[in-house]
Amino acid sequence: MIDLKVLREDPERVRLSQKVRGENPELVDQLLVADTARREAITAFEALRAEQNLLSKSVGAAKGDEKAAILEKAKELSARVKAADSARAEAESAADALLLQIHNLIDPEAPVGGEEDFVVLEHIGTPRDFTTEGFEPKDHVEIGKILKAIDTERGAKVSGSRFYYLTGPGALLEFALVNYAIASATKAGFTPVIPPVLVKPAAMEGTGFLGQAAENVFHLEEDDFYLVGTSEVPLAAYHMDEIVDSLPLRYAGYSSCFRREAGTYGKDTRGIIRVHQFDKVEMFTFCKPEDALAEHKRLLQWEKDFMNAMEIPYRVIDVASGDLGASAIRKFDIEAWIPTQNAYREVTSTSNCTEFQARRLNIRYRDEEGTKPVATLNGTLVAIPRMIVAILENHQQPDGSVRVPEALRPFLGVDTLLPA
RNA sequence: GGAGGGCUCGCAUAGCGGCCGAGUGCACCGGUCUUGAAAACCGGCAAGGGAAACCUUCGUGGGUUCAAAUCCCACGCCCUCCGCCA
Repeated sequence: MIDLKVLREDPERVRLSQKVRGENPELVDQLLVADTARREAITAFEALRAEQNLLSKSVGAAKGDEKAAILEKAKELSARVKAADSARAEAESAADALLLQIHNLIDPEAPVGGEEDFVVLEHIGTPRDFTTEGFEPKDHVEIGKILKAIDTERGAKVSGSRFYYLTGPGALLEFALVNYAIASATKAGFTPVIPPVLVKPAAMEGTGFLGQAAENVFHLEEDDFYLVGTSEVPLAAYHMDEIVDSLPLRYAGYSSCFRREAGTYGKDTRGIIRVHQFDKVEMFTFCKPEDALAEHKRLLQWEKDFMNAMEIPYRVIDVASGDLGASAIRKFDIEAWIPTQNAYREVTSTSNCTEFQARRLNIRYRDEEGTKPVATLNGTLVAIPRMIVAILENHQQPDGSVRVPEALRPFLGVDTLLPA
């Protein structure tokens, strides 16, 4: 959630942020009204409660007629306290409901606009020229078949569309990517974590995934669990309701991720670019708010380091305001070159969520002035299927074999993946 | 799935319906002492809102009462034992 102080002191800033996100700016004024009502209700309740406490205390000392009179008065007061209390509770939940709907305040540096309005920050590496090399690149589905690494038919047979099996070299590729990712994250000071992937509503809500993104999360109705779409959720909630005492805290979570992909019918139906279940290594940082900007740059750099190690051409984009998640004030995506699509496609993403998630999850740190919400940031180190796509397509050879990037060889044990 | 036990300020514990927002020990912070440290002693030390008075919070939600950490109900979580199982 956003800082109520900002809302009270500079509502225009919040309205503007809502506007460039394509979210409802009227919420701001509704919340201002609700906030005032809430504070009035609290004051009214507290005055009555103080009176009641005082009167109650005098009961013990009084006796006889005097006592009877006090009890009578106290009884009547008790009813009024009860009424004021429920009015207060109502006003509070009304204000909270509105507050939870307002998204984090966009970084003014972020490009304004929708999905298409991103800004390209840089290009790294050069896409291969297959024409010069004299052969037509195969797509990852085809190479996956040749190597017996990816089986989408059986995935569909068993689980439906957007499911797949990684087999043989495909499965080994996942292990190698994960091990390389965890090894480099550990070296950079991250604590490796394997988190739960079923979480309670509070964790989902706290990370901001139950608003507009709700349609994309799997929910287990019977047990009221959510399947996480990213380990960002359990990692953020890891320190829920805590006052942490040493910052920054950096975690590298390895987990399965589940996405309903609602509203993407017909998009990326071939292959494993867009799937319901995949594994991912995610970086997650808790830091002081004043360090968030620098940390965001660091996360992006670690993502780039990984891409560089995989020897894949890519570009970095600054995602536009309308395309950010509710929690993020700014987001950078790395898009890998996919030869058969003749396009750059998102493979990793890093977001600065400032104190937005920490306020909802009640995660604070202490300094000289008191306790304050921490900042949280996240970034993908490697999302397995998309990285496999990028590797297979970019490093393929005419016979369908695939050159293994240098950095991965120690983890995979071979320097080429050969047709099965 | 069955049977018990428990959830109080970082940890461990004490708490008769009003004198309890709550005692004690450990940890932590500051000080005295010391060449330095330890020990000892003194002081401080839960969180949130509020300028303050004051208000809220003893797992969560309800109830009884003028008044609930304390009584009643429901739920959640944890632990132990039995059964089943990766």
